[in-house]
Amino acid sequence: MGRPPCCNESGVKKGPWTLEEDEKLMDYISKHGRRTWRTLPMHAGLNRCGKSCRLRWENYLRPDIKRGKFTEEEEQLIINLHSVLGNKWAKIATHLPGRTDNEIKNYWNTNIRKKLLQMGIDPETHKQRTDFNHLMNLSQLLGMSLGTSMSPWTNPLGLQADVNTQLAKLQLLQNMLQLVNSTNSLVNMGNPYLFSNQILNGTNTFQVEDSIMRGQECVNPASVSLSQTHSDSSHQNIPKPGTEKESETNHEVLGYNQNINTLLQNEAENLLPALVATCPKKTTLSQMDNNFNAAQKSTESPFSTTFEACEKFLLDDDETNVSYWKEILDMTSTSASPVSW
DNA sequence: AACCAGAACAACCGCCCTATG
DNA sequence: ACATAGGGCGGTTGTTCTGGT
Repeated sequence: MGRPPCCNESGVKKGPWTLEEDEKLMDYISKHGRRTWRTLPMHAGLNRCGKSCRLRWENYLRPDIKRGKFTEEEEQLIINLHSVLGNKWAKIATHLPGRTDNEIKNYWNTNIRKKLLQMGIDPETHKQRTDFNHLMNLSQLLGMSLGTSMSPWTNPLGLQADVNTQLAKLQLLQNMLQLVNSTNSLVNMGNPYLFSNQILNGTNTFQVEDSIMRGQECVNPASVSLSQTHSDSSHQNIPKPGTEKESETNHEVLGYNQNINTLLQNEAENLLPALVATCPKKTTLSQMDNNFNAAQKSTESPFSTTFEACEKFLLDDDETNVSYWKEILDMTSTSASPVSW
């Protein structure tokens, strides 16, 4: 069984298309439209296989293709659609008019994927990475921000920690908390991109996954109406129930929104605080500490004073602060597993 | 100016699904 | 029901571009 490759004929040209070939192909399609790709090259006078012609047309020559850089909106949309659809580039492309699946796939692999990785998010699962390799990466980032990569704890110029330092701290802190939190369900149930996004934005509002898709913002999800989140499917790119036949995408999006609900419910049930989202001030950090300690009362975490330390980490820039980080990072570099924490 | 490394992009490969005879 | 052609899709590779040294 199986099908032989369509382009096994010898003598068929491969490689980059020339202007002349493009013109021939465009000319033929404009006159005759798209017919069977297999016979098209012969009729169009092209020494190419039909498949190659199709790809060239679909990915490059088609008149409705939008060229140029992806906008932030498009990028967000791709991320969110990918979290629902996975590597279904063609499906994702149907939500981005003028963009081809190939273009989106390339953009994902060369840009978005890296960004997510840098933010500590697994681009495959869209979940926060909690492995120690990632923590070590953050450690290095933090080390570089604090001083040199070889000796991160000395800062001879006495420079104030910059924005990157703060970001690295926040993210490292977040990762540590996830490891400490044995239930660990808050972040892992949802798309932590938002968490990281929140950190990068430095805002105290919380943008829920589907809110991004709708271009809306809401407050901390603990106060978001779950039914509202669930029922609102008004985003332009999501098929509206009843307006189209019930599609696979519809099911996927529904499941997606249910995941969001689960995320929100889990957050409400777990007292793992939304670090940056709601707690930019010292007093709030203290409140977080109280909540966290209350939640952890029965489990005697070795990090019972974590939030006191957090306050120092986040609010101080002096050497004392650095020493706190050194301790933490020493732990991450010497620990064999989260259990040993 | 030359070289190199990494990023970005275009194109190909091979598998899979569907339509058709 | 089966075989096969046609086309679609995702993964991968190869080429070109760009920025740094």
